[in-house]
Amino acid sequence: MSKESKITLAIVDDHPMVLEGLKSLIQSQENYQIYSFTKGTAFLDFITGNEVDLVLLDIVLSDGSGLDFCKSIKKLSPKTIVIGVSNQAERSIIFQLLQNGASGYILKNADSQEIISCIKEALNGKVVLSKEVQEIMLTQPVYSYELPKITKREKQILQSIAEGNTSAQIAEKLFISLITVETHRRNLLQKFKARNMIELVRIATENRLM
Amino acid sequence: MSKESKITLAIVDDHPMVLEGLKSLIQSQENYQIYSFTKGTAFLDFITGNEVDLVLLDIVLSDGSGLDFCKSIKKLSPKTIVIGVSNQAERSIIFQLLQNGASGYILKNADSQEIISCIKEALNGKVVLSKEVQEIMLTQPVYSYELPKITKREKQILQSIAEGNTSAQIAEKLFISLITVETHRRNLLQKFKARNMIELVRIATENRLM
DNA sequence: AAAAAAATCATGGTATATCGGGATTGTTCG
DNA sequence: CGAACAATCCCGATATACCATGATTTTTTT
Repeated sequence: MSKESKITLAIVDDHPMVLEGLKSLIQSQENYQIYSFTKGTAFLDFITGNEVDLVLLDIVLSDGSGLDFCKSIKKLSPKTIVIGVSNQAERSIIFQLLQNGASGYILKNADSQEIISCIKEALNGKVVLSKEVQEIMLTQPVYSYELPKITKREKQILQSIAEGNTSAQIAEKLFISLITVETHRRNLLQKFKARNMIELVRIATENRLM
Repeated sequence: MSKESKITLAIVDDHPMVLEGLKSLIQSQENYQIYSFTKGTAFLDFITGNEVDLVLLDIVLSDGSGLDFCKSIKKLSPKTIVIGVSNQAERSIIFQLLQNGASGYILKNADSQEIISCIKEALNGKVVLSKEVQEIMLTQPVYSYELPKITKREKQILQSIAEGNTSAQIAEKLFISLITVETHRRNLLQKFKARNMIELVRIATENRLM
């Protein structure tokens, strides 16, 4: 496909300076047709009526999670190759993104060569991870092979705990018994094998479960 | 000074794509002499032997805090104007940066016009905040006008707590009495007026006190 | 060297969280 | 329709955190 027509590439990031940087980095080395978006929803609209070969998708967007956008993109346009872009690299986030159909994950501190080569390899159907991401995947300890699933109520309570509320305050706010709140706490601690709520909140935050 | 010689501008950011983006955004509109760095220490070396009119300084750098670098820069070269660049805007961080001698703070989601106008105004001696930063300064609730100061030992203990350790575990690790650890906890809670350690860890994290 | 701040340890008490077992309703889904 | 799951509630016990107050020693600052 690279011989017949120009490759179409999209960048979705809500930081204009990152957008501009990626555009300039890529254009300086390759001749692609580049579209850029600052909103995930704007890109979803675009892809409904246009073909895009590859998209560099920021994971943290103002109008939603990149994880969800990735899923939507692959649904609307399965051929489009998605590469996640982010400045953090948490093992589980990367897994989640790949499970949602992405072909790669690069960190914002990757240099230009890395970015270019990742794009090229992804276009050739490979799964690409930037250097540092690879290291993290190898070295970061595996908390649990599968992240525990969390119910609606548990999520709600966990959020409230993370804000600093005590069980009693939460019970009052949610109109349930103190005992119920404590049961949820106990279940959460067990699910995550955490020693206490501080550790639990940390794990949940790192994995964006709240 | 703008008439005689080119204005010298530096960008310090450990994300090549942000670096490139800023450079390209600025160069497309103004004719400055631009130097870029991915390490704060590299820039400190540079400024020891060179004059720089203005520096765009990322607050989160791999080799140290932008807050500290700002202080060092103003010490080595008081004339150099420092503008903080970051993707988060916590009230207290902005205050801290300004107290360390910075002339402005812009968010990474600022658009090109905003960036350019901020740079120009800062060069004219003004204190500049990008739009969204201004809003945050106005709307974000003021936890405490001055952030409590935290001692070495307290910081150490707070970090250990944030990892999920109990007081007993911390006492053992630091070879001090359980009672001492609990005293530190109590002092920390009082200083920050926090209800419990979960809230305290949240506040400390938001303000990069660990 | 004196004053201030930081780090240490202490007593005794209250509150909250954590643990280990149940049990009862709904809801959801194969 | 049952079987899993979610959400709710309960008892009794222990562990840990939090509160009030105070004191000694070491370190830092003036």
